[in-house]
Amino acid sequence: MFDRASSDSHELRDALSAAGLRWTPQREAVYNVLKTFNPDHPTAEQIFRRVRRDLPKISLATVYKALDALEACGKMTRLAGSDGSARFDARDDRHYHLRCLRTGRVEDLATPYDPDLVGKLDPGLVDRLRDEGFQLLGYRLELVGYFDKEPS
Amino acid sequence: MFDRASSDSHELRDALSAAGLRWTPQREAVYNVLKTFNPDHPTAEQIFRRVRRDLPKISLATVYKALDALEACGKMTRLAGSDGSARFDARDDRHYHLRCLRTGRVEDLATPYDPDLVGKLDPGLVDRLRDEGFQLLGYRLELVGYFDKEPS
DNA sequence: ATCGATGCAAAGCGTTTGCAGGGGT
DNA sequence: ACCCCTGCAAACGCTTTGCATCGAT
Repeated sequence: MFDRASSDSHELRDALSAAGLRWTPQREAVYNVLKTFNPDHPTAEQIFRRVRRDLPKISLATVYKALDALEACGKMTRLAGSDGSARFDARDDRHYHLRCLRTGRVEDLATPYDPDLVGKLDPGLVDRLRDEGFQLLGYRLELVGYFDKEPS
Repeated sequence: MFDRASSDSHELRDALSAAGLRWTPQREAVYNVLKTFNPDHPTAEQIFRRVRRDLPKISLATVYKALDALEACGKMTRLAGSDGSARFDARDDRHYHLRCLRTGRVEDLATPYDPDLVGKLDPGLVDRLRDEGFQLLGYRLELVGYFDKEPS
């Protein structure tokens, strides 16, 4: 517990090196921003502004490259923003999202992830997909709608 | 049945004018491409190339504006592509999608849409969301994975 | 010494906008 | 006559790339 930050760091080192990538302070800083502000699912620009407080010399290009590295080593996933800009999610457990159609804001949902939702929806679907040449890895569920009012 | 094309056309006219928008041959042509090639969920560029066969003088900007109009009048929805480019879906019934993580290819799923999936997942969630100021309009479910081989 | 990572600037790509001309209501 | 729509070109925003330099192994 008291060692949480450094054990996270080792996790990140290991994941990066397992993917043939190197650990760097920039990647660590980007990862820390994602872990700390994860519920916000920040955009690359927001991550850039946050991480600049720790590493004032970091460039936006490096943030993008760090995000690629984090995605490649499985520590982060990318959410498509309908508005064009991507959002990032470093939670390591599967979960659902709530998306505002007006602002693009994305939040995590507390509802626990059901590993067999697809099976419940259509028993046999997974097998049929496999037979048709589709290797199912998982699913994404998004609840869409409007927030009555936005936070300040 | 034999009147399908023209009744589609009237539907489109009505939907557009209900939204305060005008019917134009360009919008009709874009809509027809979407209806005809819908399972492919084409990108704007692909729609542009298709529709050019009928209207050689159409511009890409007009295609984008037509897509905005079709979305605004409810005849089409926009799918976010993780690669940045959007894909479009003119099916008028709710349904699920299959997405290839490698190529971005999107297909429709035959499995019927369950209007109460959210309620089954977490009874009371809809009410809780409403209390927290979120007006739920619907949900999106995507099965993600890899196609073993791509079609020629 | 090698090889990947950084940071800067420039390019790339999908999409949007400004604007003059055109057409339906 | 009005106002929306088209088509062209230019602008835009997010993301990627080229390249010289840096740093770790």
